[in-house]
Amino acid sequence: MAISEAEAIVMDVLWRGAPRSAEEILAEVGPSQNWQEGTVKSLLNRLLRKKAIHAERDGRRYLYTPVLKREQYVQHESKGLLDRLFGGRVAPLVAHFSEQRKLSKKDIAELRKLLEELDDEAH
Amino acid sequence: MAISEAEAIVMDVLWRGAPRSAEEILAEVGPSQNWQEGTVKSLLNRLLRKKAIHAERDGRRYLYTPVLKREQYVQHESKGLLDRLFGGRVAPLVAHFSEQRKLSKKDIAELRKLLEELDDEAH
DNA sequence: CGGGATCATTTACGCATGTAAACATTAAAT
DNA sequence: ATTTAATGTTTACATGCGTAAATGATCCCG
Repeated sequence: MAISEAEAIVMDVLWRGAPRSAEEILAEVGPSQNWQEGTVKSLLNRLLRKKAIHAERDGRRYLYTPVLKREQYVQHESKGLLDRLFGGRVAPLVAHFSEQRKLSKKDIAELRKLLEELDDEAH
Repeated sequence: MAISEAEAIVMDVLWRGAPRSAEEILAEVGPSQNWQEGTVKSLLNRLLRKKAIHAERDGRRYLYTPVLKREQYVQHESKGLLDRLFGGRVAPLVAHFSEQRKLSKKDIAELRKLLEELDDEAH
């Protein structure tokens, strides 16, 4: 089953550092998200059901740890978008951002470096 | 309001060519999607409510035309993903695909060309 | 031991989605 | 004019999501 957007926000906290308790997660995400405690608990339970995280008892509470790796999630989401909108090809996606003036100087420099490295790898 | 995945499939047909009748849309998308007529009708109505398409009468039926442009939609979706997963920066996204070996020869060539063009533009 | 405090678990609720069936309208054919 | 075929419009229904309140279980304090 797919991970929803709200759930992904919780995952993000756990990817940044785990294990964490529900309270810690709320503390980190509550302010910006304006979530109540119950909301975080629900999301955690749904993530458990989806086996995206794992919980281990720590005294009276639980500590949660990601099972799903961030890299897997990013991979899944990115590939989905790439396939749906760009025929699975990366260059058109970059071209799109380029047209949209969404390429910063830094992006361009990094892309250039990346391409050089690919060159080298091809010995 | 956002356009759902099923709705986007209908939009895709209209982006490929409009105006089209419900029947034509079904013919184009039904086989691969296994949708019934009612399904397409519902999706069209929701898209109308969301003002993503427009309908004009043509005898007994309607012909549907996109109002939302594909470019707008792509823009919205792409930016969403970029912001959520790559801190809004394009280079990390490309790096991700690179690590994932999702860059074809063709992609690389095109990216190289794109970067050259950006160079030129900066005169 | 009994009553808060602290967590977790269950239940709720409105809205969106995917998927359609049921119903209504209208134009065409008899 | 009545029936039928073609379309559109309304209603439905299960599931997921965002958001949380209600309830249950535990542990510590006095």
